Amino acid sequence: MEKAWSLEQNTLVSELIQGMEVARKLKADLRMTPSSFDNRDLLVQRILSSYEKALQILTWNASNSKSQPVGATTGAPESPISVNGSPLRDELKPDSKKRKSTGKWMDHVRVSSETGLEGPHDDGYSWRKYGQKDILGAKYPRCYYRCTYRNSQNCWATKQVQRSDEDATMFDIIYRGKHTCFQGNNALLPPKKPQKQQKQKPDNDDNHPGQEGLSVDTNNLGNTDMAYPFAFSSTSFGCSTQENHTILPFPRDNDSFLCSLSQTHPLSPTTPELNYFPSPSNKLDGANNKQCSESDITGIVSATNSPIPDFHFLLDQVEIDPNFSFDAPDLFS
DNA sequence: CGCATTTGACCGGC
DNA sequence: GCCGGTCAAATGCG
Repeated sequence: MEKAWSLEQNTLVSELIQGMEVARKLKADLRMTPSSFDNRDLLVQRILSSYEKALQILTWNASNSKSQPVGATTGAPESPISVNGSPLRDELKPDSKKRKSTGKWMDHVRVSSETGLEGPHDDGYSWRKYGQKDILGAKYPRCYYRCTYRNSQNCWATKQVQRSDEDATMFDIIYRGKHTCFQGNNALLPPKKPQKQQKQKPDNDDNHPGQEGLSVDTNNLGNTDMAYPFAFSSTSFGCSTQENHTILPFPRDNDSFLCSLSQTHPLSPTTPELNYFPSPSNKLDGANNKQCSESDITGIVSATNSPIPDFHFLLDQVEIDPNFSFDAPDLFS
């Protein structure tokens, strides 16, 4: 809930802020007698646009909220996760082929590749495919990936990618475990670009989730923690480190970051899926995210379908009060 | 040659 | 016994 800052939420905040800003400008403008009519009209239009988008976000989230992921446990994470630590590791422990009950520590993400590109969506991490399975009732097989650095850095993060039956351009991605590898810890590092990821798939047919485009839809993000990554620090969305915010995964500047989310980023090394979010989460811990760790992260992001068309545009324009805190719990309760 | 993907087999839970 | 998740040998690619 609160902790999870979905992209939408951030967008919503941005919209509201923008509306506020524009309203202020209009107010100032009105004081100045000679202001041009066009200018006022423009400002009014922007205000309306901002509120409209904010409403769209709200309504959209509401409608999607139900589809939220499963597994995710929102609540109680029973597994304390310490990154290095351990308890959690048991659950993920690979050695046993046994899978533990599914359920916890999952991060569910939905990505769509409207471009149809196949590029695998990268989330910034390097993944190695270790299996593929036809799932009962599913039209497309499910692909299993684990962190490339599993052995070298003892990173047990894994993810499952499944193409949606209804919409072949959509992929449901479930992340399990958090990255304890260097890339994960720094999650935000520029993704290295392992070539591998990209290769994910040659065949379009099924498995490959590749998509690239990612706009993020955060639909349901609600619960998830994944949103953190979006904890932008005010002015510079993202990249900063102010307070307890996390650094965005993308080293790029705001625009780039946004673009990558909203449109396909050419390289998007990572997927839009925000996968990384999970990891970054740790960093946020300071606050209340601790639990996010692998354990219960659940978030959904969808790429192309973002309800918000020009989301990045908004963000760019908005000047956010430097003191404004997106974290404010009350913003969205 | 090293690393990633493919794919059938294996294993455990239900 | 079925199903889903993982392993590991075979294969491919750079």
